[in-house]
Amino acid sequence: MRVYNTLSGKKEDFITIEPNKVGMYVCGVTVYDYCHVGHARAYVAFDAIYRYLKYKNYDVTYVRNFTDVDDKIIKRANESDSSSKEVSETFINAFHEDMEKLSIASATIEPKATEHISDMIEMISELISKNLAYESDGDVYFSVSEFPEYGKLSNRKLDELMSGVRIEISEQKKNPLDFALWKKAKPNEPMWDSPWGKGRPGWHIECSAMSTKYLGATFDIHGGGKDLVFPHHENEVAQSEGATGQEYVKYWLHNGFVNIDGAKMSKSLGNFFTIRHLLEKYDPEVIRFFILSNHYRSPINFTIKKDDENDSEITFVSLDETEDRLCSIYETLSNMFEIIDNPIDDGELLHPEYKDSILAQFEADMDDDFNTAAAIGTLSKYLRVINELIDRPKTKLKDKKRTLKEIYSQLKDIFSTLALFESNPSQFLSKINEKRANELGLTKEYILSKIEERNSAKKNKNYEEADKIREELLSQGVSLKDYPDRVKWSIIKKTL
RNA sequence: GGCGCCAUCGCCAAGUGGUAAGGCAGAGGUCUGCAAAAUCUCCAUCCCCAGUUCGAAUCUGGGUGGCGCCUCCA
Repeated sequence: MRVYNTLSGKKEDFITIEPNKVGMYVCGVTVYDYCHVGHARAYVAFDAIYRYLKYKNYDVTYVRNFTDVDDKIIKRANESDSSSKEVSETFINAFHEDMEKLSIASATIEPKATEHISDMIEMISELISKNLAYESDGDVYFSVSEFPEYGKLSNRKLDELMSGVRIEISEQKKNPLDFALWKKAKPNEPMWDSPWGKGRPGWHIECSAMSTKYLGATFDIHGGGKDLVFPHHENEVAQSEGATGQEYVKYWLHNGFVNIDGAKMSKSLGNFFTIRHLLEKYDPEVIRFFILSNHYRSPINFTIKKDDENDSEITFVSLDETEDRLCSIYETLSNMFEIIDNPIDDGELLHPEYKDSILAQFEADMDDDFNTAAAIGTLSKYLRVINELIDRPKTKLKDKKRTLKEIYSQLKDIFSTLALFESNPSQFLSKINEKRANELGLTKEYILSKIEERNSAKKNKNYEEADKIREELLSQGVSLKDYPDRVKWSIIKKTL
């Protein structure tokens, strides 16, 4: 297995500290608001990584924290006339709800910063005793110039950073790049006792303290968004390696951003969408599928289209396309299950060459830096094999069944590792089609009655009338497919 | 200004030294009452220039064009 390590800027062989064990820490959210698509991207990406490591039989300890003490939470609490604790609890619950919808597995441990203040104080004290940090009027700062390797993760040099300082020069700091480990208490803020008086921790120290507590001084994987490389992760390295004297993390993994029409999604640009917003219009699986169709390190672009008349009517072109693709995959699976569920048995395996080869291919894709995009590409090839087999006119049903079962037994493992394509196909398809019909102002009943009408016309060989009805439906966005024993309908999206 | 990432078919997107996955769209065939779906066939030499190499989309240097970080941020 090879993974791209931000620290070296290269793909490296993945060798765990302890055989078959992985310690993995991913920076969680600051719980002051609902999660946006960027969070979805990050946690879906690391969820796939987590699941794949488990698929490879690693015993994974996955730690994902909650930052529940922070300026923004305090601000939000003050605005809403509630406490920081209430704000953070609200959004921790919202986080869990969103993650569950996106099929993101719970982490092994989900520690909260406020429950680890003493661990942080301990680490800060250690840093002070090693002269890597200093107290200044109730604040404590990390002394960047005392840590010679500062900058090694983000590939920056201290003097280069200095020349570009935009940070406000603080009287308290010896060096403008020094960052806060402990902040002196201000009125109306959560505070804890410490050797330096009442106060609260700085942001970076929580991840160092909690990761070390649960995973040890050195652990295998640390992940997060690309935007965390500097300063957050850089500072973590400095704190942790400064305090423990040992290497902090073996492999640093960072996911790429979410772009909206090519520009970074951010609050300041006003182009951000919450997960909840998207879930109003799309099945969570569509979002997950779209995210995993891109490699986790690449930027992922949401193409959107605004309604000419109504700016708030936004069409997510990328998601519509993904929804179409997902439907056609479920169509295939639905047809496949019909054959697999057939009671006939004792068929012959028609394609012994596929035995084990599907999973081997999947592993080859995923072993290369968790390339879910390539894995999904490979999957498409096998979906074609399945469709071809299903349609093959002269092949015995029992042989088809035997062969499909073999293929599916492998696909099943892939599906559960990606946490995709695990819904009931016919339920999924009717859910999507009914939703789409609804958006067009059509009801299922109307469509079914039209189909009935057409069926009787067809029975009487009145093809002219039957075609007329089909045309009429099509003009309304309903596409019909005739099968020997039934008619299936679906709604065509017109986003192209 | 410093550091870094990216540029692959009309669109989306893998590939990171051995001769271009996959999806959408498109063309033609099979199937179909006709369609649709499915399937089969076809459809790119990889931004530009120079270099290294038996061999480069892949490595090096130089351009050009995007983007990001350097301030809270997944």
